[in-house]
Amino acid sequence: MDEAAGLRDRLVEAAVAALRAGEGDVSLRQLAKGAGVSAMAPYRHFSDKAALLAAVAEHGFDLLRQAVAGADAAPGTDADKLVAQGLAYVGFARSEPALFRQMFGAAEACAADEERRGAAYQVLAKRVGLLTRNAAPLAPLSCWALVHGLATLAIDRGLPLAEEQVRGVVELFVDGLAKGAMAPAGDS
Amino acid sequence: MDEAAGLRDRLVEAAVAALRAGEGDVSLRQLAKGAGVSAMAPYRHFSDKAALLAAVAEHGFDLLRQAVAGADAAPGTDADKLVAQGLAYVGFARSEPALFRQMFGAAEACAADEERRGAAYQVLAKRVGLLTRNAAPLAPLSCWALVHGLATLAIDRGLPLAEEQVRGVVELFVDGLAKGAMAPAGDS
DNA sequence: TGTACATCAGTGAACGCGCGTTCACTGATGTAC
DNA sequence: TGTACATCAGTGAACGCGCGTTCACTGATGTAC
Repeated sequence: MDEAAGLRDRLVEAAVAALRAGEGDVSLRQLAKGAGVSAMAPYRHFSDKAALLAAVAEHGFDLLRQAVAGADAAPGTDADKLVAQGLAYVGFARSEPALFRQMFGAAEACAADEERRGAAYQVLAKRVGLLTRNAAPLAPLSCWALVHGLATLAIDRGLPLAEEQVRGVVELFVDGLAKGAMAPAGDS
Repeated sequence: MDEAAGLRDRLVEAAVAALRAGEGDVSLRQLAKGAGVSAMAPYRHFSDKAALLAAVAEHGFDLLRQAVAGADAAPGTDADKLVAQGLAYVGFARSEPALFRQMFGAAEACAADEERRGAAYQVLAKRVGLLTRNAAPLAPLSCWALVHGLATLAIDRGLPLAEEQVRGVVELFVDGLAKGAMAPAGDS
């Protein structure tokens, strides 16, 4: 553990680690223990448990944005980049399922969480816009829904979704986008 | 409350009602209270809490299948029916968000749950097959992912997803399917 | 340089609570002979 | 028809536990004068 880092970051890190290892419900006490600190120490940095979990979600959205942005930086056409983004999105969910659930699974979000989520979405929306030349206003949302649905189905209830299925779905969808299939008027 | 019904069904019904009204975490004791019975009575019908929640999920998948199948029975073309299914799927999630999360939000499913989920999926897969003439093997999964993603995004973290956006995305996707956009080879 | 005080980060014991589950039980309803 | 017994559905008190949070506290580290 990063002893030198501030307790705030260590707690968020401990929460991510607990989510990675555990069953989904993290307790403040265990987190404090994981950070090597007394049960009350977290209250120095967070007003209550919900505030800490919001910070965890924030951090998760940062990681997601980085993963997607990193995939977008790969060489290739707009379509290639978009496929890579989709795979990165699903890959992130699969590598951190409990964190992913924590990020999206709450009934309401705080403002900071919404902002980070928006930042991750913008990376995808921008590339979709380039690919479709902004001729398909609903394309970014559709793309997000598709990869989010794949990600969610893949990690929930253990649906055995093979890597090649995920890739195939994303590639075919992006091909369809490139061909103008999501444009309102059917001008290929 | 349906006093005459068996306690088992009443407990499942109480759980659905609690999910509808509450914040997501239902306790066995509250459920028993909601069914007008002592805290120990549920153990006559379920081995433990997890078994009851599995029964709740089963019931939820039944409702989802009914909603989707009902939409499929509406008059119109294959494309019309498929659009109606998609809207029904998202509509179900929006009308019963906590139940929907309960159904899909667990890390692993029991066999009975998987079977019911499969039954709901078959309704959708069949119509997709008719629409695409089975030329697009990944189309059913893609369609499921799209509507599931829309549903999940709509109920989680309060993403303000307008009804017309949902409809637009589903319609455009189904149009694309009908045009063969999801077929591996691009023969329109 | 020394003193007095304020701020900060974390401690540790204790609280009240709701939880899932155990246990031994009660009364009502079959059912065999 | 009566008796004896088994089964069933639900009761109610009690258990141990882990939780989020409170409270008063302890040292260490600035900082003003």
